[in-house]
Amino acid sequence: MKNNLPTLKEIATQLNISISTVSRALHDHKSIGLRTKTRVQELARQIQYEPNQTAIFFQQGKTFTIGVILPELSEAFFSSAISGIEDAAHKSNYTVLMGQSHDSVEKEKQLIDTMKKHRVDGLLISISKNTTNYEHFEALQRYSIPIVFFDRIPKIPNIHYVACNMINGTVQAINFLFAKGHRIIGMINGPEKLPATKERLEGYILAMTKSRLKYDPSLVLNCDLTKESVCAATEKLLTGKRRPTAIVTFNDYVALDAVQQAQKMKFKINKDICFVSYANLPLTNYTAYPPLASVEQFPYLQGQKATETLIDLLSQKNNALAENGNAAYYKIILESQLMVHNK
Amino acid sequence: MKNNLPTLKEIATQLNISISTVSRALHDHKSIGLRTKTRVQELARQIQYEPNQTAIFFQQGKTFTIGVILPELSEAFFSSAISGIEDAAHKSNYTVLMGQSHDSVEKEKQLIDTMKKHRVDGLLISISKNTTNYEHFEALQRYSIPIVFFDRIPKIPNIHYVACNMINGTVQAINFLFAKGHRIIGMINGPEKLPATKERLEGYILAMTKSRLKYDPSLVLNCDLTKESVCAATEKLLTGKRRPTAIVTFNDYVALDAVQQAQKMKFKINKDICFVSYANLPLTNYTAYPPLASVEQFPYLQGQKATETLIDLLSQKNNALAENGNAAYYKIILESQLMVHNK
DNA sequence: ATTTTATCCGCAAGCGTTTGCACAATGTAA
DNA sequence: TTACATTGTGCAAACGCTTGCGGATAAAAT
Repeated sequence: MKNNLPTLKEIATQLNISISTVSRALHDHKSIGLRTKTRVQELARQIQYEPNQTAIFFQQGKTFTIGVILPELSEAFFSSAISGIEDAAHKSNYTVLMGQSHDSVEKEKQLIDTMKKHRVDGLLISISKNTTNYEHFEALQRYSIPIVFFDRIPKIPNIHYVACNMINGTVQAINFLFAKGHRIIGMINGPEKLPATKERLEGYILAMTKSRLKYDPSLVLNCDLTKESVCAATEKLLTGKRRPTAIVTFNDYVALDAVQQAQKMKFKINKDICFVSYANLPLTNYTAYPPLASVEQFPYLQGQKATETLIDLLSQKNNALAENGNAAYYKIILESQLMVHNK
Repeated sequence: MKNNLPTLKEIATQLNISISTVSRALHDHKSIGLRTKTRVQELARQIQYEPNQTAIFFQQGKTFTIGVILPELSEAFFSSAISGIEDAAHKSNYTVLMGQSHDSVEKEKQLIDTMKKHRVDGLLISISKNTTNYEHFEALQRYSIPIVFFDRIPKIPNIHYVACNMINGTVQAINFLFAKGHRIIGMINGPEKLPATKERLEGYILAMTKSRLKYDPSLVLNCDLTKESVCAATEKLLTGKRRPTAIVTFNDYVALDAVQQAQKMKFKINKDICFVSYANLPLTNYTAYPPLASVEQFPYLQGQKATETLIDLLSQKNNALAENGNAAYYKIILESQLMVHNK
């Protein structure tokens, strides 16, 4: 039951030439005569020779595999991102070794370990929600496995990353609401520590002050993304003394929960209260009251860009000009963009 | 910039013993004395030795990698399935090489080719919607790369597969509606050729006749899953001479489109017309009128089972008892189950 | 004292490829 | 004729690891 696949050696013995000649012939090496070249290629095709990649990987110390670690594939953002990753990877003949951390730090470490063992050439990571310690990433330096982070970026210096700037989109969202006549605009933001949360807040403050609406902190609430906390925040906003006529929510899921809560409180959606959100998920097409608009974060593009820069990094490494310590770090930032839903 | 990672050789020379002794010491081989064993392990830990897996893969002719080819990760079914796959794989120390066919036959072939090149130990495949030719699967025999199909199964004999039987769930769905008093029950089914479509129909007919409601073919319409065709089918059903009071739809997305269409036609959902569906997607929680119930197909479980049988197959292969041609084929069938949504 | 038996260890082959180097043969310029 | 490219080919090492086999040493049995 052995894998008796054809090897270079077989071709060589059958043709009575040396293995190296066969190898070179198949690679179209110039130093091989045309006659032997065709003879070899002919036979190779005939017996369906295919090089043993594992041997090549080993010999070249390169696997043409990139590892991807992300929190949760069932989130539309990430499943879209991985499509971008895959497409970009395949275009350069890389394959994708995938793993989900499910937002567990432990799992994340394990995954990094497996990826390391499998000698992936590079790594694409979107860190878990709970990761605060970054040693396991830094340990990879030793193996000279480059990492490109995307979307969820650790807060350490000297890393490559691709992210989407939420400030701009947030400003657009506020302006959109302002143009529609809203003057009291609330926000249900995400967990306080998340950079994503901070960026949204920053954009909010920026836009509000620019619009000469003063920034009222009581209109900005944090939630932990659970349905309960979203409902609580919604209720608090809608019963506060300054009742907003529009609310910007951390993402589409939050928006949907908030809508439900508002309805339960007998508010008329899009009349008494409007919602604008982030993510632009397709599912919002099916809901009774989708947010009026969503800030798009371009996950596919993020995945694609991240992969491209990683592959770029990898080819640089090959050119061995990485000797100098003045390594430059890629910081690629896409601009988010408000997508208004046509009703 | 070479990868100067520690190797067995280094340990060997530093300790003035042979490479083979080091290897055995690290594997706790009984023929190595306790003293040298500890010395070796000590040093190994100290210099952070880690075996070069690519070398091992090559040497052992095994990569501990399983390839997964599926149509579309952004479909909740598959992102859930891959979680099951991942979890089961990791449990047995396998990793997952992933690729999406996006329902393109060409892409599917390419992916199989890459997987083959990467010498995955085995393959998990859910075939693309458009695959009718199965040669590219059979070509894998030559490499003795076992395949386990899941959910979307090709119609060829002698394959391993894991699937979910829709008949039972469909019967449950019809019975559920019957119990609620519905007597005229329509169906918006999927593309005619799909096995999934046929199973649903079979269950429908079975349940209807068992309930002594005669099977009326004009109540069963096919659609190609696009919004337009769903709406057309819905309209046709709701304007037909025998107007159904309940409709079973091919999946939740179809249900949502159908609901929209019915609303547009001024039908009161859950009053004039009820919906029951398949898939049980979480998003239905957020919609105004989710289907009353959904037939669950247990994607996570399917993925898990498929992986387990594949790994089982792989270990059998190792035991080299595959000599005999009387190979048995795994046909694992899960039963679908109706999940009634609590309102 | 001699043979047997553990116990411990090293040699070397092999996995399939790539590639620097040397060598042979042929042709070309001095 | 001699020297020198040019072209075509093979040798052998290297990548890092596993493993069958045989050899050494020491302890135990005869």
